[in-house]
Amino acid sequence: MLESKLCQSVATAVNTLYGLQLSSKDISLQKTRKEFEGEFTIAVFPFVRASKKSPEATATEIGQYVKDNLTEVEDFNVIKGFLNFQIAKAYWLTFLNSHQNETDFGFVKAAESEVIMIEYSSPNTNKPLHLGHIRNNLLGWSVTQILKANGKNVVKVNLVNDRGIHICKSMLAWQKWGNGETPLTSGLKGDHLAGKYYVLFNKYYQAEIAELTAKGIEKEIAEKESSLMLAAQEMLRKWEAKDETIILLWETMNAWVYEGFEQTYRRMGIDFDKTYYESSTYLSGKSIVEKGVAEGKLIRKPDQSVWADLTSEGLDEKLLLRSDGTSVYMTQDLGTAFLRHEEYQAQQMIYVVGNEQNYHFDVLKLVLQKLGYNWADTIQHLSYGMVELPAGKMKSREGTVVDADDLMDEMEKTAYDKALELGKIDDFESEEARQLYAVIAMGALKYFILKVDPQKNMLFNPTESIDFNGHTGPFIQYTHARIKSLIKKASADISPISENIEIQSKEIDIIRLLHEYPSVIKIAGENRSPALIANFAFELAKEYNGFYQEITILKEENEVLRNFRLVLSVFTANILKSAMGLLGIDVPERM
RNA sequence: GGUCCCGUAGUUCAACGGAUAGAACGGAAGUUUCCUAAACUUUAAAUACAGGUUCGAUUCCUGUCGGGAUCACCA
Repeated sequence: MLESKLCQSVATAVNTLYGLQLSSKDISLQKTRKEFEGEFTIAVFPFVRASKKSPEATATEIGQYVKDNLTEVEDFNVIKGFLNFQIAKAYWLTFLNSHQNETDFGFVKAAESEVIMIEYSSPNTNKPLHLGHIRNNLLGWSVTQILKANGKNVVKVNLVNDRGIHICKSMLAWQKWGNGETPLTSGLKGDHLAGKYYVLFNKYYQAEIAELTAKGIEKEIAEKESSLMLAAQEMLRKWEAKDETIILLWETMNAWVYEGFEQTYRRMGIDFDKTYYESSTYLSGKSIVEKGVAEGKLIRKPDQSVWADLTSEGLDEKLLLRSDGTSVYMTQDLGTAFLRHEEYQAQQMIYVVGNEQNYHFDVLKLVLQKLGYNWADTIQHLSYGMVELPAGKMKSREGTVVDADDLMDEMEKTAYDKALELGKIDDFESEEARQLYAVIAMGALKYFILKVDPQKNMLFNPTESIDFNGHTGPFIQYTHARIKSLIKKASADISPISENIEIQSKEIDIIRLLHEYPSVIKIAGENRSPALIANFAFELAKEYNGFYQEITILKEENEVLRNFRLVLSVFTANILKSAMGLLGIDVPERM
């Protein structure tokens, strides 16, 4: 690799010139800023203590050494303490010739047998997916693609939270007020139907609490003694006792929900290799906990509830089984982790879960360690920030949740209106047009979400629809489509580049970006950050658009130059498509 | 209150401890007889505050102020 060669050579230079030992890691190589000559830059300030010379003199000596020893370096210049290298044209041309037609340029061939497991989505079956799930799904999916591009063997798993008190609330409400309504009779998607009853439960529950407090009962007590809540808890106990009626109702409603989820996933372009259901993992969790009690690692209190004492780790006691013997979230997660480890022996188990659960994952790992499972530290919480609305966090109780299906509908409608307005689909068949605006709508939505650093909270304003201009998915899609159109019109075959041509600086800028792609994939994998890929793709598209605007390609009369620019264009289109692919975004052939 | 995260142009996002802090949207001014104007060009505009470490700090450390998350027999 050119970059590591440069660092290595600088390290050798510093060693031979000044006797200072350093590894190539100690050298900060960066891209040369636009306003200076050259492609790569090194700051020599750290070496001046050893050289006992001015930064300028030090940089000049190192530059001369590297120029003499690396054929790739054609020349160098020094500005203050910064050493700028100019790379030989021949190097760039060879690079272009050898990779321009690779569709998997920058990808590492899968060679490793070790498994990385990644969990994402993890929906509850009592309500439909919302904007928060969208970020989760897109992140999980994209990180998977990026890890695969890094040669990893990745297994995508979903964990469906299909049991618990929240599901019972939907079930109870449907039982009481549903009149036998089904997705078929109501015309509602199954997940939306279940969600409707969850909302209904809360409505009546609040009403009951209001009624009780009006009678002078304290709110906290009212919440616990509400007949609806008691009935939901009773239902959960019956469920764990495998009561036939309850199980049947549960299976029926869950089946509706799964059908709805499946549609949403398909539309989002998301899938899984394996789906776990908490209903079949929580028992494993319970038995792990019981085993822990028997071994004296966990505490059973007089009321029969079970706790993990984490005070010596600086945390509190954590409940693992309720006094009535039913399990909690943590119990389920212990069981799921255990089963997964048994099944895959994964080297790493990545959980894509919001940062509101940071504490939960700290506890999960500590409890597993306490129980003696040394694979606890294979668990990594890929903690991502919340999607916030202008008014703050989404609250289902306040009805401010942005529904995933609704949002995708709106995006498509906007894409359609926009395409119509611009006259973009006038000569499209109706089916092709429909596909186009679906692709653009999803491109805009996915890019909007993925361009933000996963760890950071992000803001979504529902009243301003997501843009299609500027730093957006459609901008990159458009750049790709324009190149494709060029290539169609270039009737002659595109051949390897001969070496005697002038390269303009705008062209070098593009080549340098293309050259950087493999290391972007690597760093994005290490950081689990699709945002790095997204920002790279934008930079490349922007750079190409400037080139396209300013430099003639098809109408260039010099055949050799024309060919060179077409090669550059084809390569760029390939990388744009590849990078967007890592984000789960399609790029159209024309738009 | 304890713990954790975050404060960058009007707004939404960038910036392995490196040069004059980059983009996009919005604002102002332009570009189409020419490869797709969902594009391009020019322009105004920002590191919350106070210290410290460093040749060099938006980045690391401490404190202040502001915002968020979490600390459930919820998930």
